[in-house]
Amino acid sequence: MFASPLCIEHNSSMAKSNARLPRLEDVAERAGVSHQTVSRVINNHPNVSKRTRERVEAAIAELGYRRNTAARSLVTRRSQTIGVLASELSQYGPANTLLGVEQAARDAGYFVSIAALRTVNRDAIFDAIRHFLDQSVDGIVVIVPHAETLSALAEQSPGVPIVAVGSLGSDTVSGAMVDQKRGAELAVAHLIEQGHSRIGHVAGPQDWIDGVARAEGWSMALREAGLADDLLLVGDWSAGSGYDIGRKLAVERTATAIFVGNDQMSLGLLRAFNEAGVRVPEDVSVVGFDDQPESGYFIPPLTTVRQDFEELGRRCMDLMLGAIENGDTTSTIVVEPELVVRRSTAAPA
Amino acid sequence: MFASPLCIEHNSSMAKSNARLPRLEDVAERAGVSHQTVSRVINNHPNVSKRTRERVEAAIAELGYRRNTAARSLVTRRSQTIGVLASELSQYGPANTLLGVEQAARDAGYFVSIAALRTVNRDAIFDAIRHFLDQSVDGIVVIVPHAETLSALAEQSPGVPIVAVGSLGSDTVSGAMVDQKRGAELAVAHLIEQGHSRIGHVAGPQDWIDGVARAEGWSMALREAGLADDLLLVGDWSAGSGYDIGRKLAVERTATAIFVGNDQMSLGLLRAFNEAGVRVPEDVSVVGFDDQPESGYFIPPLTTVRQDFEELGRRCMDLMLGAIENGDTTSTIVVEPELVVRRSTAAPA
DNA sequence: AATCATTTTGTTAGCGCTCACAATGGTGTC
DNA sequence: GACACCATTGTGAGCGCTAACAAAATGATT
Repeated sequence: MFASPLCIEHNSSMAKSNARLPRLEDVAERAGVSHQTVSRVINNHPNVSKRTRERVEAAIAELGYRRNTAARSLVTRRSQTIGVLASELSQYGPANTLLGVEQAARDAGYFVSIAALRTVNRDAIFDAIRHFLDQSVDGIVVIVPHAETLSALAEQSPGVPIVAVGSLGSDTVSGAMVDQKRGAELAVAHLIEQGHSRIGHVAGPQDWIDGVARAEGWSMALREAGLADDLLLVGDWSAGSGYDIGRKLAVERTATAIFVGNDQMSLGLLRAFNEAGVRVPEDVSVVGFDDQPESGYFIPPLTTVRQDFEELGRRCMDLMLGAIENGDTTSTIVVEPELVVRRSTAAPA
Repeated sequence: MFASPLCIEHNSSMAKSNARLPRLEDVAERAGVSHQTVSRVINNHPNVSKRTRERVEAAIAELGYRRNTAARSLVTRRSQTIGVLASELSQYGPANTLLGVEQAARDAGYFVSIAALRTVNRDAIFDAIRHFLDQSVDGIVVIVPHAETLSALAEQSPGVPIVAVGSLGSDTVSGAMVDQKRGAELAVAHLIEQGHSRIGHVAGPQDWIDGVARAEGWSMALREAGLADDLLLVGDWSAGSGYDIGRKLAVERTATAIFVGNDQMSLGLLRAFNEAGVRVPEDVSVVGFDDQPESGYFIPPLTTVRQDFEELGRRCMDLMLGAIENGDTTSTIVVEPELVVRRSTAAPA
């Protein structure tokens, strides 16, 4: 188990396969310098002469030396690891946010450790945070868009910076979010422009930050236009809930346009309307939210609000790096959404 | 930056906030034993008397002691970390496999580090493996279902166990996979049973293991039934490619049933048929593969082959633990898929 | 040439833990 | 009561690295 070969470097002079991995000391010996000088080279310290640096770098390459992270962490008290606490990772949004975080983190020389929450409650959150602290992560990115999460985080002070995705941040937690209200406004404005005046909303769960924000944006945009905001139905983000609500709406026919909280619920809604003989967009217009890759292939192709989740993730890491390196723990970043018009919206009959 | 408060334990006797974290030695002192005895307690060594163990555990609780992972790793040469190398994480399958891996790993006391591949090529793969080796992970789970990945892995011997998802494994790499051929057979058998005899296939990219396996399963099932396997079209897994192929098929109308390599391409196909006035299932039956949560809300609801990706991920960790603890590096696990019949299939007209 | 400031290099200690081994105590056996 | 035997506990070293300081080499200034 000890002394693994590790011949990933295509090192032609690879012979003593079951010797232990080279250490700083081995490199130093080979380059004819002290171990500390080698340490300076790998840490890019300024005060190393060019000649020495080159000799050391050559020795490092020849031996295929790689720094031992555990030893480094032990003395620096930094793990070069960011913990990502996530739920709903199988969903388009969170998954892509994670991708953005991972990319930015790896580019910045950090490792990314994840903990997925199956059920979101205080205990699970505390458990995951403890897990990360055991690993002594340098920071935690939270992709758990429940309002509850934020309050849970607020009452903790794990001693490392926290960046929460989808929140505005507080005095202890930085936040990065897509401007959900703006997105909802875009959607509603588009419908109003086309001449709709009865515009309903199928919202996401109201214990989700995004669910609330989109509903508020919808309501605000309507009121500003002097229209009624009384047709609000709440789903659970799933296509199934969109379908159930769609069946109801197909019977009632109280609105000529529906703004739906995400694309999956829109899919369910579209099918319910299709089954009931309600034509989209001739009878009812539908706008979604997210712009998943599939949304352009719904029947009909869905007008929706695009969010750049990867960008959001990358920006989170910007905040995180600022927090780790400069101690800025209270910044906020807002990413702008964009309306994508397809064929599920048209002027009312 | 040093000496963080870490008051996650709701430790009422929390006072000396900016003191450094308690060490083994501190616990030992408090419990009146040697540091080694404390080490024995936290590692569950058998030869510790009950009385001593209790005293030590009390001291641990009082001080809120948590073991320092870096120090432990330094001496054990184990990081308690599994690296997950993944691509296409925003897709349903890989994302859920990751979830399964994460759950099983955390349950087994491991940390999960991820590296996502944006583009799949040798360099990117080697890069990610190096990244993991820098972190000295104890094992690597590979969720990159390209044939190329396997050959890249085969020519490496990073010195840690590797489990590849979606492959049968080799002499150096363990594998865990869903029985794709069986899944294809289930789909084709269902169509044959309903009386179809001209059954086409929209395949995934042929440099993907799953793409090839499903196409082979389709072909084999048809030939065993004495039917022609000449209608094969290749997409790229996306809804867009399914749509393009669907438009062609809608014109040609050479088959009464189509087995599609995944649900997303099925979505595109369904829309193309819908646009062209080809009715599903009256004119053409369609079977998908994956059973994503949305598939039951397509128009019409999609008959498809369900794969339990989370289970697959969990089983991967079983293999990994076997490899780490017992050195079994060549096992294979196969998970069985299941046909889910919905309304996109019916007897031909 | 002597002095100082500055750059470059080396030396020592210790981060917190586990391992190997040594030492202690209690029990049973003859 | 002397011995072996086992269970339990303690001691010392060292994993590989970086931080702090000490020393040496270099250059600039008088």
